[in-house]
Amino acid sequence: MTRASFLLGYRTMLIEFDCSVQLSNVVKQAATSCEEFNDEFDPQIRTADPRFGDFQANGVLPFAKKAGLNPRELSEKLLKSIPLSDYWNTSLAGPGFINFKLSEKYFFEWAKKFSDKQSIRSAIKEKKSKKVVFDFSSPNTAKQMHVGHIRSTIIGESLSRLFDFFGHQVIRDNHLGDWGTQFGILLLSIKKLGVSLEDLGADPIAKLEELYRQGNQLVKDNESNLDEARTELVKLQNGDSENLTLWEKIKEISMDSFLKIYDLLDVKFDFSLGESFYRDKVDEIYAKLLSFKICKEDDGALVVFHPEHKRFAKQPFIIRKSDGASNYATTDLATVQYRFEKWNAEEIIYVTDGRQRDHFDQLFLTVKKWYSAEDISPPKLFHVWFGTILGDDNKAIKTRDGQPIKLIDLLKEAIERAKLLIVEKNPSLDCSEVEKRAKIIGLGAVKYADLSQDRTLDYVFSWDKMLAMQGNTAPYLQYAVARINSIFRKAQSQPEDSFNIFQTSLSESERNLFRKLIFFPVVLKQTVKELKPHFLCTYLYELSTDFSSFYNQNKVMVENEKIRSNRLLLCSQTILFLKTGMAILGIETLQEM
RNA sequence: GCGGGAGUAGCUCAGCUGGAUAGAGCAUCGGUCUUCUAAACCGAGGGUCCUGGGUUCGAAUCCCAGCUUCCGUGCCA
Repeated sequence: MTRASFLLGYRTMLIEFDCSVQLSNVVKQAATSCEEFNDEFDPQIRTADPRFGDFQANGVLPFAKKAGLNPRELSEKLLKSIPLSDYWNTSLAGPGFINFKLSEKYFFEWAKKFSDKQSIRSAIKEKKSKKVVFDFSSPNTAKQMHVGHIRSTIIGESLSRLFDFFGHQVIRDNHLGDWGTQFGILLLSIKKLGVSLEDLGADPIAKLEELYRQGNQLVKDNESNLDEARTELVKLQNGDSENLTLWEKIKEISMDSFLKIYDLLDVKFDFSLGESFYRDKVDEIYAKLLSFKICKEDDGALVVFHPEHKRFAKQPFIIRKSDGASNYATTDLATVQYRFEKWNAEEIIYVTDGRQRDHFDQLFLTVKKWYSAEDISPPKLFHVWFGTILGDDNKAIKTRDGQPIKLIDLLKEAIERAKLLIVEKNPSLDCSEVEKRAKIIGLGAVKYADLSQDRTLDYVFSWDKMLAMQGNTAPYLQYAVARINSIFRKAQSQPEDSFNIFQTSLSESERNLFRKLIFFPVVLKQTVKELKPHFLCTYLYELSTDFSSFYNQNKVMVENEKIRSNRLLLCSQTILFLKTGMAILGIETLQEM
């Protein structure tokens, strides 16, 4: 084939959303015409250092090593087989990197093609949609949600949104801790103190917590009270109607308080099947695991060992306690079965604290053996774990008197702090507008602070840092969006409007912004693959800084129609990606700040 | 004891799973508003990537050993 015909082919080639996929195909195609390469060759397209280009293919080096060839010579040969294109320039560098520098033609055509919501959604959509259950938030009933629940709730919601964006079928299931031993003490307390659950005052969940504390005291004070608490629990578990009614009421009060928080955070669940839902399904689990000889009795408890595992050969997975009661291991097994059989879940993603890693490793191993014995392939199970939120003292965050911080208080404080900043900058703004913005900015800051750091690490909680306008924060991103909105107000148009494009030469900051926009799909894929929202956050922050540079150096609303139109296109795509990305993070944006 | 995280600028963190001269923000110092929001932007200084070995064209990233620190480790979740 001649170079001319190659070129012809490229003119008709469709531009893909993910440029790295496109380049990978180009390089692979070129490799087929070089006899040295075979199917194992992976071009390894990566984003490049701006000094060298926009993307680079690293794959020749490891391939040459394996084949015992000179990498530089092999790259030269491959490069010659890559057809000329007016979409990019290629160059060879170093020991054998192939660099791609995208042309202005490519930038403009790409931006034009992916300038609206529908086009990017359909471009990113996975061909095979999966049914994925997200198990997150999962607070215990009869207690208020505290700061310890925030990460699961925010990360779980964000990942759910991300999967939804990729076109998967997402089921959000709040696996409530509603069947624990806490109910014995609570029921005792309610009965001893003669409290009516219908009349707990303005803050019923706080009252329940107090009753629990009082119950604990009763149990400590008097041995017979402890026995009574146990009796109440057994009565509940055996279906005593009075206790069940109380338990239902407690659950209702708890859900009301959770919903207030979920409303604030804009989190919605498809199901809230707690541990209690599985209480009549655990016997079947015992029977099955016993029949498959996966579990055995040990010290009176029913346990699973994994002899092939260095640690779980000795460390048991206890599925039935020696007193005959089930625990969370049992309900988690029953839950896998239910989600698989009733919902046809293909994947289940658990979002919990990293301290539960052993539990989930053991659960996953047990499920694997169980389903293997049934000769069925189980759903894929993933544990998305996260670190601890630390206070100033680098220890798990607590109030001054050592109590866990109530989540509702934390969220309210975020809103209050945001309010102060808004009023400081806009003293004449009316109250309702201040309220509205404070909610968006304050809650956005809290969410972003959590999502923007690698979830597997502990992080230090800092109001000043998360609400700052400089650096990797939600308000900084929201400010960029507000400035773009401001430009469109002046232009008397909308970001969604269609803009004519005129291929012009680009200033440095314009080019940088285009380049960053091109990376959006690459980052989305990385985020969903690693289940780490901070990749997306880092990208959105960089996109915002590149926009800010552009904004300061290039006036959009200029006389020259071509330049104006092109810059509006850039603004339009920037705000589209920012808003899309932030929506995945669960963060709202504003017209004005 | 065993197992698992973490250790990168004074501080808080990134670093695309082995790529080119390790990057941001804060803090410090200096500059930019008659302009679409200066809540911003531009620039400067700041590094034994915990230590020591190893693997190779190439290591913050992989393997081994050690140090510091956090967490888990039989009836809580």
